[in-house]
Amino acid sequence: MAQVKPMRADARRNYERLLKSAADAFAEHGENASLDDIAKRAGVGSGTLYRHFPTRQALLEAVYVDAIEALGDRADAIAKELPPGEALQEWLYEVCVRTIEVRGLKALLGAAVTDGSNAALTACGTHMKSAAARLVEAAQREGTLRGDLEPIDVLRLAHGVASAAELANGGRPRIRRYLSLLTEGLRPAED
Amino acid sequence: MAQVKPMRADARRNYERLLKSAADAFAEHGENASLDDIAKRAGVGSGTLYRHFPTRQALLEAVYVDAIEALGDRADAIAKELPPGEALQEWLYEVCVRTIEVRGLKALLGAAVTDGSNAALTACGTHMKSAAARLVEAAQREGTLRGDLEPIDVLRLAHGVASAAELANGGRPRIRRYLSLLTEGLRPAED
DNA sequence: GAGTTAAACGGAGACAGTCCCCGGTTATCT
DNA sequence: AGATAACCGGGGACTGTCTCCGTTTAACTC
Repeated sequence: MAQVKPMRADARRNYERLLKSAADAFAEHGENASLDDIAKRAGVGSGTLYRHFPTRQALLEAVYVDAIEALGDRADAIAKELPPGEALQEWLYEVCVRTIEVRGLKALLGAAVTDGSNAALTACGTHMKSAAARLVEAAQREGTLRGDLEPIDVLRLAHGVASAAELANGGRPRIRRYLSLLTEGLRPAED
Repeated sequence: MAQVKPMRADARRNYERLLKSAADAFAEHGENASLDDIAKRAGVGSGTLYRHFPTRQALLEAVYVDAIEALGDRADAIAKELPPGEALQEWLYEVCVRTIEVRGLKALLGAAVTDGSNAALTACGTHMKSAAARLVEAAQREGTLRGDLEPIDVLRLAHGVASAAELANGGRPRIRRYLSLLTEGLRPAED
């Protein structure tokens, strides 16, 4: 899985520089930041950028793998602190928050749960899906989550909640509300 | 509300032509179709396009006003055929279907329910919101919809459902499922 | 530490899209 | 028919994407 051949020193240096300025650029200008500009900031030619990262998606993924792995880890940390149903709810909340706040992450997470998406994204997708599966299955065993739900449906719906909340001014405060509406349903409470 | 001064004959002709080729182009290439190309297809210069429609949003809106008004009308038609709760569900279904299938409409409907969105979009937004309000309030009176929901929240959540369904291959078949999950909630059925 | 070589660099340039400007045209009114 | 204000249209500046290929350089050998 690791690099078959170690990269040449200059290649490695440029790779890291690109990653760093890409992170800055995406944070500053969103996921459509100019690629040539990213190369310029990193002090390399655009050819170098395109050699290391053939597509914008590839660069986006490289920049945000860490964030996605962190989300996977959070799933397990939360699972240790809360009962399954609440743990899932809380994890989905964090996923939505990141989706909205980390500019550029939304497209990536979206692609990760899209059918027939780019093979290069499978790593992220797998990571998210397996984290979701652990929480979903635990909640189902506990009986607080419908048994007929697939983890990927839950992830897609969370993505939808993030999209919905994003439409409201400020976004973030609406996440909890929309997420609980999703959990509880739109019908009147019966208790 | 109407044109204060009637348009000059040539201006009107170009306006209509642009609208027609824009509709074709958006349907064919999605909402990012080339504007210069649209002008070319319509047989006018790009200057003419930009004079009539200063921004892509403006053009998108002009192209889809009809579709949006049709959705508003559908709300009333459905309300006459079904009990309030089901009517809302059915209308949201149609909204989601259009959102996904009519390329270019998604951005517009999204902007229409976004806080602080462009003033030019207010017409569409108002139209959708009032249609939603009628159905939402009827369902609330009937007691099949939570009383603490604002129409705009319902629209945003529907937009979210459309986004979620879009991630699944083919999209459309998932709409009904995701919509009913939203209505019923993710907790196990109690009946 | 000089020589060799394959890997990596980088920026010029082809291409596509957006948007504005302004000389020329034309509908409309009298 | 002539005056005029509105409108047309395409040339061109600008920005962004992505590739190609002559040049540089790290890494390895002796």
